[in-house]
Parts: sequence; C-alpha cells; structure tokens
Amino acid sequence: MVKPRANIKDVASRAGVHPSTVSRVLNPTTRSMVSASLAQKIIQISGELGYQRNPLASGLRTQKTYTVGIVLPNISNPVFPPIVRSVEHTLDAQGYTAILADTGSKTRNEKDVVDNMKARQVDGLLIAAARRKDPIVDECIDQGIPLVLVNRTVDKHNVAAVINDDELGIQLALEHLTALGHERIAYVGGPQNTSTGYVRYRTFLKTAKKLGLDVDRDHVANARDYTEPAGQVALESIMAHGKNFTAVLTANDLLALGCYDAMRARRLNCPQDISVTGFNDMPYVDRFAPPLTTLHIPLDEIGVQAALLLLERIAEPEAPAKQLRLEPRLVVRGSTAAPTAAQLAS
Amino acid sequence: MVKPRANIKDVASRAGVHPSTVSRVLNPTTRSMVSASLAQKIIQISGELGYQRNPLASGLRTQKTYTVGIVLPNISNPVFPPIVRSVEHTLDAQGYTAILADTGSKTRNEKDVVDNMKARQVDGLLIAAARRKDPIVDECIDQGIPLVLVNRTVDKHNVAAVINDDELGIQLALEHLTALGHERIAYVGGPQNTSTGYVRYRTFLKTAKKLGLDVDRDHVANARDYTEPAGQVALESIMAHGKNFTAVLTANDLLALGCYDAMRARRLNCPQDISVTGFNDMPYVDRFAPPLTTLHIPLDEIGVQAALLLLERIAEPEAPAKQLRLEPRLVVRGSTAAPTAAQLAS
DNA sequence: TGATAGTGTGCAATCGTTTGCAGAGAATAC
DNA sequence: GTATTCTCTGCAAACGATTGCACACTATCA
Repeated sequence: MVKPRANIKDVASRAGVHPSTVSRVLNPTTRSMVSASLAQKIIQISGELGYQRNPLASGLRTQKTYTVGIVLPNISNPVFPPIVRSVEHTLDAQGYTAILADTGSKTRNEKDVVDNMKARQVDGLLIAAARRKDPIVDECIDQGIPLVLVNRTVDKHNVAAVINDDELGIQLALEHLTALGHERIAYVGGPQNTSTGYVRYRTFLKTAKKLGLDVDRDHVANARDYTEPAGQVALESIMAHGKNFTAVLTANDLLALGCYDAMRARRLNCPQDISVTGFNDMPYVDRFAPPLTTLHIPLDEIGVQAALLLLERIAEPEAPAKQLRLEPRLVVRGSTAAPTAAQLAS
Repeated sequence: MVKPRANIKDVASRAGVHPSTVSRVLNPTTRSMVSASLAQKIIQISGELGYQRNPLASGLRTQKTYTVGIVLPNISNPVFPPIVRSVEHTLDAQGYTAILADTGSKTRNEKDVVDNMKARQVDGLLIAAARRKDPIVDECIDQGIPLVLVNRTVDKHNVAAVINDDELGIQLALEHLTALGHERIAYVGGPQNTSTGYVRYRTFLKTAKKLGLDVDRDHVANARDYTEPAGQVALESIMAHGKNFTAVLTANDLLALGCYDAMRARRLNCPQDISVTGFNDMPYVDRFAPPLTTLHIPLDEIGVQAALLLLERIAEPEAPAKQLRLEPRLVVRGSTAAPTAAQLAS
C-alpha cells in the first residue's frame, strides 16, 4: 500500500545531476540555462519515472499554487453550473485548479470561506456572491489578491467584474410588455443589497416613467433573496393589494417561478390572466409550463471571460480593473401575451 | 501591497518560545504536551496575530492536505449540483476543502484530471463519473487512495460507493405503467458502460418478463450518453420501427426530456399519445410540460452520505469498503396516464 | 542527599522545490 | 600564453510547518 511518487531527487540521481538542474529543466523559464542535450536526457528520465512536480512543495517555495477559489452563493441555482463549468475548463487549460465553496448556508460564514481560501494560498478568487457593499471584497483588494466578480458587482468600481447589462435587460423586458399592450405592470425584484437587485429595480422605475406608465407602489415588491419561495411571497404581497395589473416583470427566473406558484395558488393562468417575464434564461426554463419569456445571458461566455480576466489579473495584479458587461437578449416564449379585452377592462 | 501573513515563527517569537511549542499547542493531538498556562498564552497570541496554519507547509510535512477531489462527468446535469452542495458542506464542517473537476469535455482526459488531483495530494477522491470497468478507479485502489463512488459504481465490488437501488426504481416505474394498463412499453436506456445504464436495462428486461409483457426488441434503445439529444435520438430510432407502444420508460430524466422532444417533433402529446417516466427527479422536472413522473432519489442525502463515507475511509483506509444503496421513490406526475381506448386498439 | 521517574520545552532534521550565488571549465580576445 | 568573458552546473539556504530525540528541571522515593 505504499505509493512512492518519484520526486525531483530521484530524477536527479538517476540522471547523475543535482536536483536544481532538474528543476531548471522542468521549468520553462529556466530551461535555457541548461545545455540542450542534458535537458533532453532529464526530460526523458523524468518521463520514465512518471515524475510530477509536487505542487505543495513548489507552492510553498514560490508562493504560487496554480489554484483559484470559486465562491458561489448557491450552486443549486441553475445559473451557476454552466458558469462554473466553463470557468473550470478555461482555468484547467492554463494549468489552474479550482477550489469550490458554496456559501449558501446559515451555519457558515462567507468570511471564513474566503479566509480558508486565502490560507490555502489561492492565486486568485472568483466571487459570484458579492453584495453591493462587501467588506470581504474590500479586504481582498486591500491585500492585493487578484479578484474577479461574476454576475454581481459592488458599488465601488475599482474591481474587475464580468456582469450583464442589467439596464438593457430590464428595458427590453418592459418594452416587450408595453408593446404587447400591457399598461399596468407589477414588478418583483431581488434583494437590494445586490447590484443586480438594485440596478434592475431602479431601471424598472426609471424606464416605466420614461414609457409613461404610472407605477403603483403597491405593485412593486423586492424579494429577500433570489429563490422561488421569496418570489412567491413577493407576488402574494402584491396581490394582497388587489390584482389590477396584467403583467409582472421579475428580476430573475427563480422569482418568476415563484410567481407561477403564487398564481397557481389563486387559480390564475399565465399568460391568460397575467403575463410573466424572467431574467437569466437559466437552463430548462424553455420547458416549463408555460415556457418562460426571459432575458438570455451567455452563461458559458460569462464563465470563460471571467476566468480569462482572472488569469490576466493574476499575471498583472496592478493593472487597472476591467469590467466586462455582456448584453442580454430577450427571448419571447409562452409566458407573455397581449392582455385580453377583459383584462384591459377590469 | 504586501500581505505579511503571520507564520508560526512570528507567534513563537512573540510568545518567547520555540516554534515547535506553538505547533504542539495548535495541534489538538499534541496540545497536552504543553503546560496549560503556556498553551493558553500561545493561543491568545496566535489569535491576536490572526495566525492561520499554512496548509501547504503543513501538508508537505504531514502528507495530509485536508483536501478532497470531486470528479463529475458534467456539472450542468442538474442532478449534480445538489450533491456537490451537500458534499461540500459536509466536508467543510470537518475542515476539508473541495477541489472540483468536470471531465465532460472532449479535450480533456479523465486520467489527467485525477492525476492532477493525486499530484495535489488530495486526501481522498469522490468520483461520480465512473464507468463499469474503470482503470482509473482500479489505479486509485491499487495506490490506496481513499475513494468513494457516487451514483454509479464499477463491476468489481471492492469499492466504496453511494448509489441508488436501480433495480427497485425500474421495478416501481414499470409496475406503475402496467398498473395504469400499459402493455406495450418501450425502453430508452443509458450507456451500457455505466452501472446505472447496465443495471436499469437488465432490470427492465427482467421485470418485463416477470410481468408477462412481451418486449419487442425494436422498442428498446440505449442512448450513447445521459443527455437530451441522445434521448431524442434513441426514441426516434424506436419510432422509426413504428410506434405501436403506449408508454416509454426511460433510465434518466434527461433522456425523458429527449423523448419529449422526439414526440413534439412528431406532434405526439404526452401522456395522451405516449406516457413517459424518468429517473432521478432532478430539480424542476415537476414544472415541466407535462410534469415528469419519475423516481425520486434523495440528492442531498446522497451527498452527505458520500462525504461521510469518504471521511470514514480517509480515517481508516484499510477498512472493508462499504456500499450504501438508497431507495428511490416513485413520484407520479402528469407524464403518465392510463392508455386511451384508441391507443389500446391501435 | 542522591538516584529515579516524570514533565515540559528546545533542537534540528525533514517534507520537495526553487533560486541567488559561486565556481569550474570552455571559448574568446589580446 | 595569459586574461577575460560566457556557459553551464552544483551548493546551500530558503519556504512554513511537524516530530523524534535530547535534555533541563521538578517531583518522588529510598
């Protein structure tokens, strides 16, 4: 049951050289220091012995672990798996390995999670769980740890991020609904301590004004978090004030699903009684009953770009922080329709 | 931009002791070697300095990294996120950190992924991507690396695993269909090089025989992999032989979705024209059109048990390998119904 | 009081790499 | 033929922790 991994000394003694020479050969940067023929021989032997560099030892010495941390609020939110996947693949192609942490549990402190990752000397951090004011993000920046935010950003704008054009998205959705003929439109938003929740909410109000809709404050509710139950509660609270609206625009697909639930509980049909829009176009929403009209965002692309941006920052930590803003695209499906005469008359 | 983490020497010199003493104090096993008062003082100082053990250095010396690798075939398969989540939480509670790898890409070799994890000295491995004959699994066992398989197992049974009672599941589904009155039932299975694909297929044939159904070989197809397109192709190939069956039992929810697609392409309705059952009860299948009748498996529980089992094996690598088999539960939804008179007559 | 056992701490080697420095030898210049 | 530069390789000290061993000291006992 022994597993004697070959180490650099084994390779060295077998090649009749000093370990340092082997190290130099195996390190692209320093390979040119060693004569070609010797290098050749060492590579050969290293291959025969199946030598693999020990990342612990190497990381200890160089302070570089080729490891990055991914911090998610909840990996069960279907938006994240495709992002994680493309992040992981992109990182892997560059020799980096991903450490994963899901902070979405009460028993667990996001700070501890990040501290653990720092202790493990990650070369960089990818955070999808940022809040608008986030001490953890601040701390990372202070400590100079390469950092990229995904999906959500913070109020300060000195931090690298890959996000969506939330304003555009909400505008598209609202214009879609008004184009269908809706005039009384409710809004179910997300937590206001997240950038997405905040921006989408502000944009809804602003755009509604611009379009000349008068928004009843009773028709607006922001959910505690981006979950179905929270969405359901939000729409129910709106309905408690009477339901003289013909459509509800939501800030997130899960909230939209919660709205489906709230409507079903009242035996209302979508879209006949109320049209619903979502945001994210997360996997499988096209198969729901009814298929959800929503804003498509390029999840794979987000992952790839975020990973690349992070690698860039790892290479040049002092470079100014870039923000990438990707454009969402409206996908019209079965959950939205023109209001019926009866609805308009009500 | 310096980040001078306190190390053990800093704590030692501040406390006026030797680093080894600090090490002993901070290590539960050896704490009793140090006098209580001194230990107290060291803990105090270590707290003030915000000292955190450097896992690289510690791992290098002790050969223990408190890290485990999770290998998935495709994290975008909705079955996995809940499992990953509960695994990660369970591990974290014991001080372990998860490294994630998704092998579902052509450009990437599963062996390389596992080799990388071994090189990183993971204390154990959780593999959800095993095939029935899997040299990688064999290798891990040979090398004595603690290993737990999830969801799928291998043919040899000397390996720890948390899986479902696939036989029971298929029996339940088939009995459900026959109880509804179906007699001509098609089967869309999974890849035969996975334990789930193989067992479910064999069980379907066996149970059908026992129930006195005569299974037309043209009504059986095994998909290349557990994906919607593969499921669609499989059902289409069955339909090409004529569609004189009233229900299709599938080995997996994604395959069932593929069947939905194949049916939609032919303008067939589920369940009016054909009933469909799935397997896994992955998140959101209850919201599909129609909601899928399927076998519920306790995803969270699987994750927790797998993590605990792995920790157990890490603690006692030589103990005999346990297999845990969890019972699936049939969840009847809208995709199955009694065949119509017309169907029976056809 | 001196031998003996027991307790608590320090010393130094070690885990596997990397890298600044030194020096041996070859190549070039004069 | 000597001085100088270059090229290549080895040496040894890190990186930050852990741990077997030695030893100083106190407590116990005869």
